[in-house]
Amino acid sequence: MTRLDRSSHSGGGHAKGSRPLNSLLAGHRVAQPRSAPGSRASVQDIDLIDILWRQDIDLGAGREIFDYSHRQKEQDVDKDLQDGAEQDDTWSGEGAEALARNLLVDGETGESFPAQFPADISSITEAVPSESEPPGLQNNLLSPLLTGTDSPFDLEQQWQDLMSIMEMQAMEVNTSTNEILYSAPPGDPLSTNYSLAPNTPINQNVSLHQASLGGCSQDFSLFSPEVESLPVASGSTLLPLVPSNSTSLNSTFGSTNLAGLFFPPQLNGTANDTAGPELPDPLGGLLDEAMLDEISLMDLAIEEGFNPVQASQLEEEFDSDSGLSLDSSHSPSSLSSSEGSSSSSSSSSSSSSSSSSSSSSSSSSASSSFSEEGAVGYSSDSETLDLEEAEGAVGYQPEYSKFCRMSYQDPSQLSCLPYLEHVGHNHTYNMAPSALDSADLPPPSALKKGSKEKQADFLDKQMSRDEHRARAMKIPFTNDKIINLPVEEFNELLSKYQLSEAQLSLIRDIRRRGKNKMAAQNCRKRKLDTILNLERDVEDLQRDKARLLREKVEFLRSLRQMKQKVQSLYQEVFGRLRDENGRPYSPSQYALQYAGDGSVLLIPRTLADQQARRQERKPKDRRK
DNA sequence: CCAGATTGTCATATG
DNA sequence: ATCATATGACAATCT
Repeated sequence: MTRLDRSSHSGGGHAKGSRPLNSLLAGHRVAQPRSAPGSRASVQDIDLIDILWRQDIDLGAGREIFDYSHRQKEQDVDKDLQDGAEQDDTWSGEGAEALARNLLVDGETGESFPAQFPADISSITEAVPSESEPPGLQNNLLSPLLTGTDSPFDLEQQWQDLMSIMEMQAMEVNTSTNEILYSAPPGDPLSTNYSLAPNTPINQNVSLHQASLGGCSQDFSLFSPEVESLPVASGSTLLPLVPSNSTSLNSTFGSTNLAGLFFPPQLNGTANDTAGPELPDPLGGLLDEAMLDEISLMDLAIEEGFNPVQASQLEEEFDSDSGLSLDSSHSPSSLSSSEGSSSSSSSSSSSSSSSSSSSSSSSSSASSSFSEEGAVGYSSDSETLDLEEAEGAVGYQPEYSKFCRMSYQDPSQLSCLPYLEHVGHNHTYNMAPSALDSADLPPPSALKKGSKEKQADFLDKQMSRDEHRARAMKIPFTNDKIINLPVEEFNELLSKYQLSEAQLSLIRDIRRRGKNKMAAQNCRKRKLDTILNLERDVEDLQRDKARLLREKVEFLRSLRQMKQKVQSLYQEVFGRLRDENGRPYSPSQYALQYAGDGSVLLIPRTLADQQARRQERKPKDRRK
């Protein structure tokens, strides 16, 4: 069987090669056996087999352990080959199966990833708009001030405006107010701002000396009856003056026209001349609506996010939703473990790859210690895998299993240490199949299907392809050495023995192929790593996106609250203003306007509207 | 038996 | 220029 298989196998190998022709053309291995795809190969194989037989007969079994190539009797040869094949099979098979067991679920599930990602993303994106939308509603409700909120930029600007306003107020406001303002937990500036309840003494404190800009500030102390008289004067002066001042201020500072903001044209028109009491109503209604709308939207989407804890929950939700589902199996583990700092995925990838390569080199030496020819490549891979496993225990594997079940990984993973060594050895090339077989086979067989042996037989062919050739050619050293020795040592080794040209060429081919095999494995592994890292990057980005969205919502909410505060303050102040006659100003006719320097002016409504329009246009246009 | 996955090999590019 | 490695592509094999 084996002979036939072998011969056929070798033939098959050549067959692969439509290439052999190429290889022949290519060069250095010209004369070599495999070169002749056709008839020659079969003849050679036969010869080789004969040689092997003789070789095996000659050689004692005892040497098998040490020198794989030399030992092996005929029967043993076949058996060994089979065993080796089996072991190899067991090797790959076991590893694969074991991995499969552990990983199968993940791996299979993992495949769905790609599909999931889009879904997740879409979900997120959907979520975003919904969240972002509230601002629009706000706009409607809250009037000009709020208008810009939709776009982040607008929000930021408005926010800055509000902040500046608030700061200015805070600056000027009495300490009492400040206390109130900052009495709130230090955590969020926003929260502190919130603390500003409509009730806040600001009214009193505000002592509109702010309004004083024109010099009326002092007069403006709303509360003092006396003030009225003064204000009147000042106010009268102001009013006429206002235009010039306001314009200048606006142009220079871009002062916000509170009146315009809080009193939409409609309201203005409808607003009664009568005093303050009426003011609150329209505003209050607006506020309520705004509040309701915003709250409803905001709360639905994000309210949870507001609290840190809830925010975390949100994150989880986002994560779970966001394509992470694919990870659900693997991501958590992988992320948690290996990803401690997921942010540096790219770096990690590079590092991992580098580590793998480095490890491979080191591993090769180690492997060599175990088994001469040892699966350098495999061992390296296995080790690297181990490392990776160590990092991302469960998480990582699934993906790996998914991508490369059979590959090197499996052995490593399976590897309880003992297994690894054996497996690695067996798998690679030499290791004594017999010993290994006894030990290794049982577990694998138990684990594996019954077909294992058969596969082993078949695998036998593949396994030793080059080994068989080496044996056939009576090459005195192991393939492992051929493949893994440094150039110098390799040359020394060659020089030590008197080798025929055919042997030399075969050795060179074995070395070249072996190295390339390892290189291919590494390359594939690297590819997988890259993919995994990219997946992680995607996850990280999704997470960041979710976080940013939450933050955005929080900012929107805080902004909304700030606007409400400002509104209430405006109402308070405006409602307390009295003209020289002691009567309240009509909101339809007058409005308060903030100047860039922090002063507050009482200006005619028409003017305020104009200014408000000017300011509003740009932002709105900007929006859409 | 087919389809997909895995693996080895070759040719070539790159360092 | 030579060698080692990386990688795409192909084919064989396995599942």
